[in-house]
Amino acid sequence: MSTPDRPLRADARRNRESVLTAAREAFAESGYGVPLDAIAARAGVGPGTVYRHFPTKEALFEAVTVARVRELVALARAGGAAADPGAALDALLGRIAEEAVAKRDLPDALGGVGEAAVAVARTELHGALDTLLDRARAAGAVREGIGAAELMVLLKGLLQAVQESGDPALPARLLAVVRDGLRPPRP
Amino acid sequence: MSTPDRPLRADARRNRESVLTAAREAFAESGYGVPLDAIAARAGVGPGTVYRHFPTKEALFEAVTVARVRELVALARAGGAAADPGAALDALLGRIAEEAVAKRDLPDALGGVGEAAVAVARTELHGALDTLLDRARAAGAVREGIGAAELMVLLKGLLQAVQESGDPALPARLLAVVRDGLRPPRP
DNA sequence: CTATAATCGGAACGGTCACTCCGCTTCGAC
DNA sequence: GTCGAAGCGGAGTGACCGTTCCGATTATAG
Repeated sequence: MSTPDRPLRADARRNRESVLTAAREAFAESGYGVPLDAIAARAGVGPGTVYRHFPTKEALFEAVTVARVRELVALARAGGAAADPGAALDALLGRIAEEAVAKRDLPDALGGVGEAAVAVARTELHGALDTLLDRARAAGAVREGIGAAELMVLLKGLLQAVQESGDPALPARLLAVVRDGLRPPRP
Repeated sequence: MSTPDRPLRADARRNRESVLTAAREAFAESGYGVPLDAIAARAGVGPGTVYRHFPTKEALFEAVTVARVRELVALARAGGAAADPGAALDALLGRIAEEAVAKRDLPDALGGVGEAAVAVARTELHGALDTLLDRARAAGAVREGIGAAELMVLLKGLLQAVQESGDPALPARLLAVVRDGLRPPRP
């Protein structure tokens, strides 16, 4: 059940790295939709080699993506412990806006694609966001009725739409709208 | 160049209607992604018949969708002429929230799919939204920096996100967030 | 160096889907 | 009723893509 596998052969390890790098770039450029053959070609290997290392295209996507989601988890957790949770939420959203400009894989990572590993990371993100939002709400920086689920859905849709439009300044502008909308309604 | 075509045969007209109805339902349920064969089956005809009436799947989608977009255009125009443009914007967003619950074709209609006809309708929507937003902004109900383009992207993302989640109460909650976020930032 | 097993590459498979083709059916003008 | 043309259906085509298979290649232990 654990890993009694003997270490990978040297060339195999090298190829594995190439594939991961190529996948990172390809997914970032085009989202989950890139043909697997394109990733293989970019890595300079055949598709068969990709499947030797990852049982499925989805598994490859997860291997690339879990790390990215975990970064957000770390940020959200740090925010949940920060002195000013409202500002921490601002920072998190700002970071996501930056990512949105360059990386097209986040939307798929936040929802939909990926069963096993990414689902776990998503759950962690969910939890971390919930405590961050709870604290921000207690501090009066976030309205009632908005939890991690709502925020993640909103972000996913927004990222998708924004990336299709191509305007690099759009994410920041729209996230500012969302951020202000998250505040408690004015009396 | 115009329409010198003799009138359609009776059965042909009947089939055309069946196809349009089936397409309306199928696109509403599953978005642009439904296989054309599924639409044909639903209409009780073969795929060849669909292509006799519409040159392309996209053309069929447009035929179904343009009408829906035009309804929004009418609503936006009415709002642009209303006494209280802020309230009109609220009404428009509310209407869109309702649609979002039941119809999955709006996101594709608002962006991406469709070149010729839908693009024209989209442009009209764009214009109508711009005047509505201008007037709402003048009335202090909308912040700077948000035009029709921004609003359409925002809405598209929202619709996409909401429809994947399945929660029928979600659209209203998230649209409230967006609506409040559109207001001028607090001092 | 050699034997062996791990690894590789890429042709081939199977499934999906938009779209085409054509022999048969059905309408409707006369 | 007849007949030409319009229309129909559904099998077939080609493209795309994830995945598998296997003969050729290459690393590494001894």
